[in-house]
Amino acid sequence: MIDPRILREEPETVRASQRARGEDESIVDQLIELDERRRSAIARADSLRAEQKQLGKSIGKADGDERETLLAQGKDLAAQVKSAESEQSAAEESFGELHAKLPNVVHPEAPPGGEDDFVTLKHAGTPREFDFTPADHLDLGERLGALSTERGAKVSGARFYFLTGVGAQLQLALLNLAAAQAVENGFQLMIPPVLVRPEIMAGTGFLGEHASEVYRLEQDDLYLVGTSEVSLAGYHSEEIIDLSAGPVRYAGWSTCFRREAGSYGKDTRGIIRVHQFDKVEMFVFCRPEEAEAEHARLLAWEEEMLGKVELPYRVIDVAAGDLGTSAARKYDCEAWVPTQGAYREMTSTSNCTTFQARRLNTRYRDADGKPQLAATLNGTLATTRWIVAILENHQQDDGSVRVPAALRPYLGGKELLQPVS
RNA sequence: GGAGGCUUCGCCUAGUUGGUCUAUGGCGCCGCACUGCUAAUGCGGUUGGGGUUUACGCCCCUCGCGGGUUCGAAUCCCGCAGCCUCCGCCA
Repeated sequence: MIDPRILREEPETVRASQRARGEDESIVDQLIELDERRRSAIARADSLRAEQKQLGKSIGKADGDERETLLAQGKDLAAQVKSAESEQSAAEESFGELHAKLPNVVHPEAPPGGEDDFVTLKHAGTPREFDFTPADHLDLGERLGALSTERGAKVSGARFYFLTGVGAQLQLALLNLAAAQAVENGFQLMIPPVLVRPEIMAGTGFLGEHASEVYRLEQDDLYLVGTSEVSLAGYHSEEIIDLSAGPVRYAGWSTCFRREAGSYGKDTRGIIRVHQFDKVEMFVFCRPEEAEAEHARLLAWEEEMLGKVELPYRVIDVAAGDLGTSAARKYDCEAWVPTQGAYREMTSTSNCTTFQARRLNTRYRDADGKPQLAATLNGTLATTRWIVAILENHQQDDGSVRVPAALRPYLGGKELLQPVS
């Protein structure tokens, strides 16, 4: 949720943001109107309650006929208060409902437009020239005995897979490398719950437009997280945290679950797009004025990881229309996938400013000791999908795969993954 | 799955015959006074949110959450949640 004061004081900023996202800007005026209705309802109910309290006190002292008269007045007033209160809550509810639908105000420098309107910020490394026809990650993985999508489909359905043997080891190596880097940089490593309550899922902004992406356990009224961002954002909900020593940084290691609704036919081969994968995710709480600098640091840490696994990649400034509900700005790192001849998303870092914290009520005390809303940011350090890029980019003509030096210590020193068949 | 207990303003805590509860006291924290310094002591302040106001201020809500009874609820009633204890079941 955005600050209702911005709606009142700078409605044009919000309209411009909606235009950049390609979304309805009339919502701004509807909200302003509902806000006015809400505030006048509050004022009416407040003053009636004040009157009722005064009267209540005099009833306590009065007796005899006077008391009877006052009691009758009180009864009448109670009815008025009741109706004013129900109008107040109706007004608050209709404002709140629409308010919750309004996405975060985008950063003024984020490129406007849709998915294809991103701006490329940089390229790192160059796609490798192959003197043989490169195999795709599924063929490679099967030959290495590293993964099985067939068994995944048999046991769980489409978009499920087994990581087997060296594949499972490779994923653990990758995630351990990411976790170690995070810890070195002062992050607190966390293994969070992957089932969360509705208010936490809603608080992170995933129950709006993207609700159909989320697995729900109806019997228990819980949601499976699509990223540990959700659990970590909820970690400090309803709290006032200490940010006086700078940003508070967590690295969450978790399995992530996504329904991938509406992606039928896309990326059906291999493990590029799956219902369940593992990820190490950075998550930061900081003061709003620190958020932009922190966003740059998160991006740098993501690039450091991509460098360690020796992948060519580019960094893009994601266009406004392709931002999530909560993000004001987002940078993706996309690694080269040789058999697709394309860059594919490996990491994504978002600056959510105070949008999530406002819903989750996570605050800090400023220099004057006043509670203020914190900013939240997140960014990927490694996921199962990285295996795709690692296998394809480091393959050799005999079907073996070179292990990047940084991963070797986590694979018992192994330099090469060899085909088993 | 069943039974019982607990939940008060950062922490601990008083308050449960409904009305001066505008929530007690202590710790911690902040300010002031006193004082070679520190400590101790004394005085004052210290939940959070919202509405209104140029401002000072005024007002409303907040005793786990949501309803209800009543002119009036921390206090009575109902539902829910969290924590703890016990019983049952179980990897």
